[in-house]
Amino acid sequence: MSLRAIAKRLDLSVTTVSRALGGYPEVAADTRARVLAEATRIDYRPNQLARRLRHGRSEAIGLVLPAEAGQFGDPFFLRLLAALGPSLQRAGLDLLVMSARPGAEELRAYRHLVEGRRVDGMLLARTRRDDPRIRYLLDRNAIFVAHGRCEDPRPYAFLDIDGVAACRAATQRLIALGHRRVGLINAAPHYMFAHHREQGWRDALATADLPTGPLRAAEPSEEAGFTLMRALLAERDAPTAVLCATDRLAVGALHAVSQAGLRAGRDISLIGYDDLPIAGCTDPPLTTIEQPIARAGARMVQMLVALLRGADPATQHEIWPARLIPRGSDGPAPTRAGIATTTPNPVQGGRHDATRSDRA
Amino acid sequence: MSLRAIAKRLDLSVTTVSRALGGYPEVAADTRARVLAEATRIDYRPNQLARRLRHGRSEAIGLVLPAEAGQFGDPFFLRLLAALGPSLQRAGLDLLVMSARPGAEELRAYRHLVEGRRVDGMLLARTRRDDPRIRYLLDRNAIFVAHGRCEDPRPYAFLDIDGVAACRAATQRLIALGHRRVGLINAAPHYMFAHHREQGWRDALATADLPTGPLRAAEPSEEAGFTLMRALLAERDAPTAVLCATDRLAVGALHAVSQAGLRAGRDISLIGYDDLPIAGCTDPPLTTIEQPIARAGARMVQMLVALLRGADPATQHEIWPARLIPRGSDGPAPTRAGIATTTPNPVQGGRHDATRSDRA
DNA sequence: ATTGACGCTCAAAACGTTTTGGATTACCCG
DNA sequence: CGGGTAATCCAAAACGTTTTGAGCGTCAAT
Repeated sequence: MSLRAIAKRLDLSVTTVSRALGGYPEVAADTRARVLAEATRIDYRPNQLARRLRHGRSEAIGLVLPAEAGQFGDPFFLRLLAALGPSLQRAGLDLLVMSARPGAEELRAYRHLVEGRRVDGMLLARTRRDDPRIRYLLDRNAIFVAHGRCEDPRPYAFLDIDGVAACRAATQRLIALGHRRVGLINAAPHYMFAHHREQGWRDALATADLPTGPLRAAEPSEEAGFTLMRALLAERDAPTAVLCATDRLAVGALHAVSQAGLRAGRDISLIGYDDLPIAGCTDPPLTTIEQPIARAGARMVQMLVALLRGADPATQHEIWPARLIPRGSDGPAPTRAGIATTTPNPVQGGRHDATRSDRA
Repeated sequence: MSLRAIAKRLDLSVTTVSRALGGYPEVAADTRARVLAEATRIDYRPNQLARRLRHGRSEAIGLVLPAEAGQFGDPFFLRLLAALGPSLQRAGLDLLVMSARPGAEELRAYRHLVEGRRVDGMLLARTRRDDPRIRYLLDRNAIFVAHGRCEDPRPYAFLDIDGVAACRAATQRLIALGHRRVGLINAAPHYMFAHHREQGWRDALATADLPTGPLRAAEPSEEAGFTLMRALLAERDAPTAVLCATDRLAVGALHAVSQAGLRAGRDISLIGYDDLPIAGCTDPPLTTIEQPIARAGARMVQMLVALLRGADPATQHEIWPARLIPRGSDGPAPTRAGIATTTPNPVQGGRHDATRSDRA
C-alpha cells in the first residue's frame, strides 16, 4: 500500500515508480505498464498526508459557518456548500468546514485553519462592513475569496451580487405600482449586503422624490421578519409596500400580513431577496430577487484556484447582477377606498374569514 | 517557523524542543522555559501536515452532503454541521465536507475521503434501508458513526431517534383527538427514517383498530408537501388528520390547507417532524416532533472519538426518544355538525367547496 | 576512438514532525 | 572508588511522497 511496496515487488526504485504513476516522460513504456498493473493489482492510492507534506500544500480550502442563533440554519450556506462541491472536486481541493460564533471564536477558527496550514486558502461569505476576518486574512497575506465586499481599502479577491442595483430596481418597481410609502425590513446593518440593499432602496426613493419609508433591521430570520412586520402594520402610517432584505425575513413578514387579516399582493406588497425554494410555494408566492448562489460558488472556486496559482488578488473581483422574479406578493398600491374594503369584515371578526372575503 | 528554527537558535536538538513543547517530563525546567519563550516569540505553530504524516492520522473526519434536488438545502444538515463544530474542536478533529449526489458519485466521495486517508472516520446521516455507504464502510473496515440505522445485519456504530415511537405517539394523539382517518405524507420510503415513521403510524392505527389512512411519499421538500396535501384534500374520502414525516413536508402541506380555504388545527389536523425554526412561526404554529439534532451531533462525535480510540462498534449505539411539541396545527376531529359550522360561509362560495362538501 | 546526447534508472535529500534507543553527565550509596 | 540511578539531552530513524542530481549504458556524430 505504498510506493515502496510496488518498487520492492518489481525490483525498481521508488523514484521510477513515482514517476511512472505520475505520468513523467522519462520512464520506459513497459516499465510504466508493469508499474500500472501492479498499482491497480494492490489498489494503490497515494498517501495524501505524505504528498501534502512534501508539497507544503494541504490541497484544501476552508470555510467557517456562522453558528449564530439568528443565522442558524440559513439556507444560504448550505446552498453555497452544495455548489462548491463539484468545482472543488475538479480542482482537487478538499473543503474544511468549521462553525463558530462571530467574534473571537470566529477568528480563532480562521487562525486554526490558516496558521495550522490546514488549508491553502479560505472562502468567506456574508461579509460585514468592517470585517475582522478580511482584516486578519489581509494582515497575514493569506489567500482567500470573499462573497461580498467590505470597507477595507486594500485590494482582495471578491465576488459580489449587486444588491444596490437589485434593491433599487425592486423599489422602483413598487413605486411604479403606485406605492408611495415603501418600507424596508433589513438585515442587521453591519452586514455589507444589508448596507447595499438599504442603499438601493434609499436611492430609488430619493430619485422618485419620495420620503424614505419606515426602516427596521434585525438578524435575518423568519421570527424577526414576523415581529418587525407586525410592528410596521401596527403603525399609524403603515407602508403599503415593504421590501425585505432576505426571503427568510419576507416569509416571516408574509405570516404577519396574513395573521393581520391582510392579503399580500393586494392590501400590501412584499418583495423578498434570495429566491429560496420556499419562496415559490408560499401563499401567495413571493416576488423576490434571485441570487445565483450556485454559479457564484463555482466562480469563487475558480478565482481561488487562480490565486493559488499566483494571480493578483487585485485582478480577481466581479460584481454580478441579480434578477427580479415577479410572483404574487406584490401588486398595485391600494387606493384609499380599496384599503377600506380590504380591512377585515367587522361582522365576521376572524382574521381568516377576512382573507376569504377579500378574494370573493 | 519550525522546530529546527527554535532548536538552532537555542542550540538545542529538535528532539528536546519537540518534547519541551509537547509537555514531556524529561526536559529541564529552565530549558522548557527558554523553548516556550522562543516559541511564543516567533509565534510557532506545529505544521499539521508533518505531524499528520508522522502519526499516520489525518485528525479529520468526513461528512458527505447529499446534493440532490429534493434535499438541496435541507436545514437538517446545516444544523448538524453547526452542532458538530464545538465537539470536533474539543476533540481536535477537523471536518471535511463534500457534496455528492446519491449513487455512484456519492460512493466516489466516500472512497476519496477514506482511501486517500484524508479522514480518520466518517459521519453519515439520512441512512437508507439498504445503504450502500454503510455497506462500503463496513466492507473496508472503516470507522464511522451513522445517524440512523440501516438493514445491514453487521454491527456498526449509530445514533438514532426513535421515529417509530414518536410517530406512534403522534398518531395516537390524533386518534385520541377523535380522528378516524389519519393520513401520512411520508418521505421517500427508501430512507430508513421514513420507513420507521411509517411503521409508527401503522402501529398506532392497527392498535386502535383503524384502517391505515391514505399514504403518499416523495422527497421531503416543501413543494412535495404542498402537492401531496393538495392531492389528499381533493380525494373523495379525505383524511381529517395528516401526519407529515418532516417539517418541510408539513410546511408545504400547511400552505395547501390554507390555499384550500381550510384552517389547520380546526378543519384538519397536521403534525410535523423535526421542529425546524420555521415551525414556530407558521400560521398556525406547527405541532411537531422535536429531534435533538444538536445533542445528537455532539454525541456522535463522542462515539466517533471512542471508536478512534479502539472501542468496539458493536457497543456504540443509542436510540433516543423524540419529544412531541404541541402547538396549534392539530385539534379535535371535526364532528359532522362541527364541520358544517367551521366551513366557510356558503354565501361566499369559492373553488374549494368541492373539497368541503366531501367531508361534510 | 572520443565526444556528446539520449533514454532510462537510481540513491539520496527533502518536507517537519514524533519516537526510539542511546549517550552524557551528575549524583548518591555502599 | 565503583556501580547504579536519575536527569537531561541528542542523533537518527521513521512516516510516504516528490524532486534533485547523477549514473550508466547505447548510439550517433565527430
